[in-house]
Amino acid sequence: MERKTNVTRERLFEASARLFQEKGFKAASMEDIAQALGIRKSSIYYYINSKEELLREICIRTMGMLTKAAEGIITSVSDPEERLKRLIVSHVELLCENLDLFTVTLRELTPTNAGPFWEETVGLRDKYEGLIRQAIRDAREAGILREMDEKLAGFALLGMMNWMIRWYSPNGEKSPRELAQFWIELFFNGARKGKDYV
Amino acid sequence: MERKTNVTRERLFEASARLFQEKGFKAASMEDIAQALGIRKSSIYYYINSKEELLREICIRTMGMLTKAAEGIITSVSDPEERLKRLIVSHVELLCENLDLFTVTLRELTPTNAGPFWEETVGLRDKYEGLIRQAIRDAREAGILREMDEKLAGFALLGMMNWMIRWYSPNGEKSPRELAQFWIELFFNGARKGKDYV
DNA sequence: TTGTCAACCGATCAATCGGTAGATTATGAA
DNA sequence: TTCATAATCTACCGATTGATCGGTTGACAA
Repeated sequence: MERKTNVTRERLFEASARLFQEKGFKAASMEDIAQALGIRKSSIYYYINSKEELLREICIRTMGMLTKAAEGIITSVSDPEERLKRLIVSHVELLCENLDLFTVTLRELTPTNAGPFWEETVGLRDKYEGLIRQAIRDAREAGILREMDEKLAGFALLGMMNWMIRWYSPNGEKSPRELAQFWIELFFNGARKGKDYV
Repeated sequence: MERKTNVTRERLFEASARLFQEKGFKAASMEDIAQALGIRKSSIYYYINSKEELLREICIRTMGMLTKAAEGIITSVSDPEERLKRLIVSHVELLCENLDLFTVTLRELTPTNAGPFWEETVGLRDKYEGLIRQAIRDAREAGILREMDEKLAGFALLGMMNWMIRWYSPNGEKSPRELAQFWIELFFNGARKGKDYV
């Protein structure tokens, strides 16, 4: 028999992510979250020990999704160009399908908000960014990309993609795949005329 | 004779921007700001009427700098390609030289934090983004850029540049000009090998 | 029917917050 | 020196916050 705990626990993290996204981590109160769940705020502490723990779980889940998907692609796709493209698609799709989680993680994960688990979460972030950078380096060493600082190239890629939390809407015209394809063409070939082949 | 007011007023906005950047708008208290200035927190209200007003001033200054610089470039540079490149350099340099202001504006300006002045500030943001988009459109119509969604291209450009608040340090190896040049080459020509001319 | 424990509640607390009111001091002009 | 006022202070308030604790409810197993 499935205990009710796990169901409510999931609803708790969903509601937290939504409210942290809407109001910010500090401005969203435990009372807000409790009301969204239809319980009293004291009941929340049956599931977690502190407000920080909610943010921690959200950030760890986000990084976990990204890293797991990336590792799967890296081990299964041998062609460096295709691998990098797949990583971009993966990142964009996960972001679009988990907009609240990504928004909170990318905007609210700061030393002040994170407190004791800052190092832990920032470590996960650096690990994932390292995977992206390595994929860029592989593509360059395979002769696909020109000589360039892969750290900066990675920042450019992450910037394009992560900035989507500022404007992406599921109701928009373009699908996540189409948006990913746009970033891919722009990153590989640029915007200049006479270069539009992928 | 210059009254002390204006000097302290400037120090107030500087300290606010620094603390909002460090702790976030909600987490940074008026007491924190007062201590940074060496005065009591009640004295702050001699200069402003509310905490929100501090955020408003920071955001308006940021948008004002960007828009003013952009308008100057647009009216003085006629070549569409050169104009777009100059806009990128301008944006990057302003961001790097006013890291606190930009970080607070890009991260803390939300409907919840802004409250009554949300529409005002978001209007300024949209106005500036409109200038960038128009510059992209001009370059495309001049035959410099290929057919593409200038809204998405604008988001890509703004994403690359604005994401810098997450990693740029004045102590880094690259200068703001060099970083701007990197974005320019990447945006125009892409990262693929055999395309590295600007 | 009874005992157990998951799940939730009511009441409360200490701390912190943004903001106000009125008194006080510092400063430059007359 | 006097006076206006710029600039800052002390003291305080009401509201909200995250968190604690002991009690209550209800379903299921024995």
